[in-house]
Amino acid sequence: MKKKITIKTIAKELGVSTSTVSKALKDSHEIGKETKDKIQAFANYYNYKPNSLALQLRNKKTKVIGVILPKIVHHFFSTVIKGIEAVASEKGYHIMVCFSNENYKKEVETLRVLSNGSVDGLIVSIANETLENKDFNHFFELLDDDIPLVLFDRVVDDISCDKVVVDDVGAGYKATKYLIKNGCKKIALITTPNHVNVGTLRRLGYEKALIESYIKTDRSLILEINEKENIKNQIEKVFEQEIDALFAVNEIYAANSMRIAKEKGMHIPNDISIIGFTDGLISEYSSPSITTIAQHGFTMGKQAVELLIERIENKADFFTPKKIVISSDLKLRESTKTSS
Amino acid sequence: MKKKITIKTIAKELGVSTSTVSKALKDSHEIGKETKDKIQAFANYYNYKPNSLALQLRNKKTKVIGVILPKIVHHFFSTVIKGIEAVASEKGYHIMVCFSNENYKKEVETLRVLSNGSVDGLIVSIANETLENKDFNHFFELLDDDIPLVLFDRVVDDISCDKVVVDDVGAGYKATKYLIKNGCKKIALITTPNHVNVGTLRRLGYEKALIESYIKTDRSLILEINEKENIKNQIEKVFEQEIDALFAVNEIYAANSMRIAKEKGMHIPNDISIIGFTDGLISEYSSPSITTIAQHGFTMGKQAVELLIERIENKADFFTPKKIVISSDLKLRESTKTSS
DNA sequence: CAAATTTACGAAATCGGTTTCGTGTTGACA
DNA sequence: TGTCAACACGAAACCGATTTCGTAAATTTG
Repeated sequence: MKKKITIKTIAKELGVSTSTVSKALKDSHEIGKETKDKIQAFANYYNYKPNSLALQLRNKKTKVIGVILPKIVHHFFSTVIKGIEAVASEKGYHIMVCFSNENYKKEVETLRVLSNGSVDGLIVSIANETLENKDFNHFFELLDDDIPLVLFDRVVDDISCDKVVVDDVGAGYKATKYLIKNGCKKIALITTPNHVNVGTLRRLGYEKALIESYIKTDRSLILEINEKENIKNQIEKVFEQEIDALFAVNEIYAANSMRIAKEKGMHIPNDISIIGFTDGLISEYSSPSITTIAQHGFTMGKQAVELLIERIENKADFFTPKKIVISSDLKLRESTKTSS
Repeated sequence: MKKKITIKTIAKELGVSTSTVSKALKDSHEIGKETKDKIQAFANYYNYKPNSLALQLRNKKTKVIGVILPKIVHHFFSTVIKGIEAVASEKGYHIMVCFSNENYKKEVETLRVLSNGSVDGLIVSIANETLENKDFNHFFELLDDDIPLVLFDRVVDDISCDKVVVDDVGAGYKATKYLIKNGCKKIALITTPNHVNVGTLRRLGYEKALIESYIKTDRSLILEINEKENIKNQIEKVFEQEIDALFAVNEIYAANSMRIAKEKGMHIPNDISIIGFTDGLISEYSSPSITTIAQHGFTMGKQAVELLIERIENKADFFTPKKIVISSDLKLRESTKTSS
């Protein structure tokens, strides 16, 4: 096992002091040409790399951004990571990715560990369980410690920090409005339980569109999925009623719905129009392909990390939290009919 | 801006030495009960957390594992990450995720940066470009520096380190054999260019199965996709010939193929059987759902990180690289017919 | 030629911890 | 009452770098 080469070993080997070595490697004018050449040649030959831990400790910055996500095997979140990494690496940062697995305890624990100096800042999307029991003390502590924080997608107002969200209300509205415009009247909504606020917001948009068109909101057309049970079975209940359209707040719900519709012999989009959320591969490759709300995860990730780096590198700035709202687009495909 | 609280501040505030504080916080028997209580209460009150950089520097270990992937928005790779993270976090490690974007230069750069002490070891799946130009010096340097390394999925024999791979030959064989068994004769293969070795291996399995059944390999039935051009257009050429089955080395190729088959009015699986690779969401939710080779990414990730941690924590061990081969399964779904 | 300035380098502090070793005080025991 | 162990704590080295400051020798200047 080769011992790693440090400034100290170089110094000893060459009979100079560590300060001289350090300066020589930075091409300081303080060091004479001969000595400099000698040191640089030596360092180069032995492939010397400064220990980054030592530098981080001294500079009090790690150039690492912590990212905590509820899950990873998920098109939207992996797209966000891609966006984060793109900008981060361009600006000389690395990312440390952790997962809460939608679990409150793991989120608290991860936050605690990462806030001990190993990262310069954090980008987080809150776990469902945390949203459910509304305990955000771990975030407050983070802010107390003055650690830059950016929340995205699943955010809560009480936490005073920068945020990046999609225009969920607008998205729900856009989707529903489109369905109505094309002649749909009985529009089912497949959503998440109320504590997941993105679901709630999308639902608000849905209701807003209905109200605007004087369609009474039919409670029985709205289904809140319990993720712990079989999803398909739950959705099937909605199909017991007469519906001519369906808006699902994510891709999986949409795909399941489509499958059920097909099994029931319904023709898509003639008998029923379907709109999903998250522009993932399922929507793109299923047949018929599914019209969806594109969330622009890549953009969200980029924006989030830009906000964060700004905070990190410019802490003097007075703290007035920013909130960036990314507008979402309706991506028309084959699962929706057009009235024209 | 609150100043962070360190051992030094505690010591000063309480009129003791830093050594005393350090020991008191570790409940050392050397420190008297009163002093201990006082210090612990103080530290607790001010929510003291030891700076991890300082510890890492002293202990010469970071408890961080670097992971370098060719891409992230990809079912297989995100599943692997999930597996890595699961075991890592259970064993007290964190993961630092970086991407090469299939790019040689970025891979070299990332490897260089991560090998300066910021991680205890690395898990890597090699970029396509690197495989293409066969320049692995950056990996050799890593080994020279005695940094534990585990390669997975996209590996090369020349690099002497632990590896985790799927049984690609066996998988290709299994899929092809299954098609033959069920009466298919003209089996197309949609694969990657030859430098991507997993593609090559799967192709070997394909050819082996054909030979075993005395079917002559028809060069015109094999298509190497050029990822820089439109995938669908390329696949369409294969359909100009008469085929009754198709084996694609990934999900995207399979989904595209299915779409083309449908557009040509072929019925699946009666007119043509299709088998894909990677058991992702597309295969599961498309209709008909696609029979695929399940790669068990989660298991691969777990195995990789287990190998790595073993190396990290037990460096004395003589270096005899291990290679774990994960056997893949054929997951039967609707896109393949059965002869029965 | 003496004084002032440059040049070229080293000593030591610092970042925030841990750990070894030493030492003053106490109490027990012969 | 002298000796020795146990106790409780502090000084200082260390991890691997950077950086400020000091200084001897060489060079320039008056």
